[in-house]
Amino acid sequence: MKERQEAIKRYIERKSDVTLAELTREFSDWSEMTIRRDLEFLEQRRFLIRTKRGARIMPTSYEVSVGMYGEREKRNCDLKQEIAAKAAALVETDISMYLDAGSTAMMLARELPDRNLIITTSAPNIGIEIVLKKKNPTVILLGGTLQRKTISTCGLNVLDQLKTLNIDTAFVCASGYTDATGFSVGGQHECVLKRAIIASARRVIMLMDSSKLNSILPFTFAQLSDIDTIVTDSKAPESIKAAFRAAGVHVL
Amino acid sequence: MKERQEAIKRYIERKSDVTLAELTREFSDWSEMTIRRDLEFLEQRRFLIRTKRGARIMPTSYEVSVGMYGEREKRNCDLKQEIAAKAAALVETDISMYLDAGSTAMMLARELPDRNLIITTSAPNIGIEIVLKKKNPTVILLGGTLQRKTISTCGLNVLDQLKTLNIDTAFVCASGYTDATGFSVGGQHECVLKRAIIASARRVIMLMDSSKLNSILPFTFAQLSDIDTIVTDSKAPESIKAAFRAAGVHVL
DNA sequence: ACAACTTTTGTGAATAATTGACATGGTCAT
DNA sequence: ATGACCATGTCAATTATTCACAAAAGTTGT
Repeated sequence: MKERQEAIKRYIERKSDVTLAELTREFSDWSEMTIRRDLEFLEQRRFLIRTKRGARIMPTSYEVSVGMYGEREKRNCDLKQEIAAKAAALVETDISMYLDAGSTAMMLARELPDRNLIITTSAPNIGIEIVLKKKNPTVILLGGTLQRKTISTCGLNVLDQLKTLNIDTAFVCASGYTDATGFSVGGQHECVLKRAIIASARRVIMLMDSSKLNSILPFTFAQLSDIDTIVTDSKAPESIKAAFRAAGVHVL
Repeated sequence: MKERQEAIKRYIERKSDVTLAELTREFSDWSEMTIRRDLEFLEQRRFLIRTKRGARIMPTSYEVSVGMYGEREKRNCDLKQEIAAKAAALVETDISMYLDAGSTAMMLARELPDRNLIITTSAPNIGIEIVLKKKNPTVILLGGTLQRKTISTCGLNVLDQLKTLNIDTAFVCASGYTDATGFSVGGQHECVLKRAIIASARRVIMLMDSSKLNSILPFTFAQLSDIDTIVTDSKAPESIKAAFRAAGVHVL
């Protein structure tokens, strides 16, 4: 496969859905026809499917998440992308890591290096994404009841499952944070799971885009003292970042 | 949503990928323009995406499986569809059932009634499919290592997980069968899982299309005496069906 | 280094698909 | 019955896609 085709593939993987016009703008060194042919090529290898109106998307479990919470996936896409890229840089080889459910975690999954990793997750769609796209990581799915809203599992016996699993680094997502309430989420089950993960992981890295700062959700699962690092985006107010640092948390 | 739109949706859900020409032929009572408008309508509700060349597909976890073992999903599609429809008729309300991994099981998942069911499965893509498309069933995913080839989990502690789970009816797929060797599959892990399921379920229903009869795979997981019912397609030779019946197995 | 050949890319015409404006016919409340 | 409203169909205008071929770039053997 050519350099250009790889680039187009990567571009579409990021954007998920692009128009031909967009691509010809992006890859203006080549003609529309060439890009068309590349798309045909990529379609044959099942990397994407061509849609009408020049637009096309690539179909994997991405669609699974989009299918349900649709717009949310795209909202703040750039912020999440930034966070995912920064977080991926923290991943070492041969690490045993936990990856949370959620769209930010999905983006991190895509940015992950294709190396020997043990990735435990409660999000089956993220697990599938990794297994389909990368050759080297081992994915361990936590079992339990599959939640409709979050597409993540939660089981009464999560604790048992975690008992024999030694997680080095846990990447955890939060839906809200305030100084007073700590990190919170909307679901009770998620809350229990995150707590268990945080308790057992050696290092906890929180992923949270700036839109979630200063909002409160029903269930608090962690305080600043529970985490080691927080990865956020460039729009996060300096004041909050300073407060994080003051609490001894690394901020990226 | 209109009757016709529902029908188009169902049709596309079955075929996964159709051309406009195909649809106008199928729904010849209406004009192309109407069908076009319906597709636009359905696209807006995220039931499908429109592709070029009039062709369109609907994107959910279907893609997940196709993405990987591609052609296999489509091979013998009609046979598997027939089996899935017959098997779905065996599902009662409020049942606790197990659904195996595999393309036949995926089709059964699509045919399942949207009722109160507890569905345990080792195939996360099937679980997601159910949860996204149906409102009522509860899906329980078995945890474990996610296998790249089969997109199913297998864990050392499956037995523990099954211990607290009472499965009434298990729908199990086999990749091969001969009188001498019984039901067999290609993977050792699958084999162990299937055995455990069969041992714990009250009723075992085997799903196997006729192309798999008289073929042998490395690992045998069951004999005729272990199962209650076998669902196969109309191309299955009468002689084998007779042998099944002679062994006290119901054949559908 | 050169010619012969293959592969890739660009161009524009030919073809096909999609859209949009408008006409028709049906339903329903007034 | 009348007009508003909706679903549907028709056809023309627009736009996208393909096809055929030429130009350019890269490959190979001498």
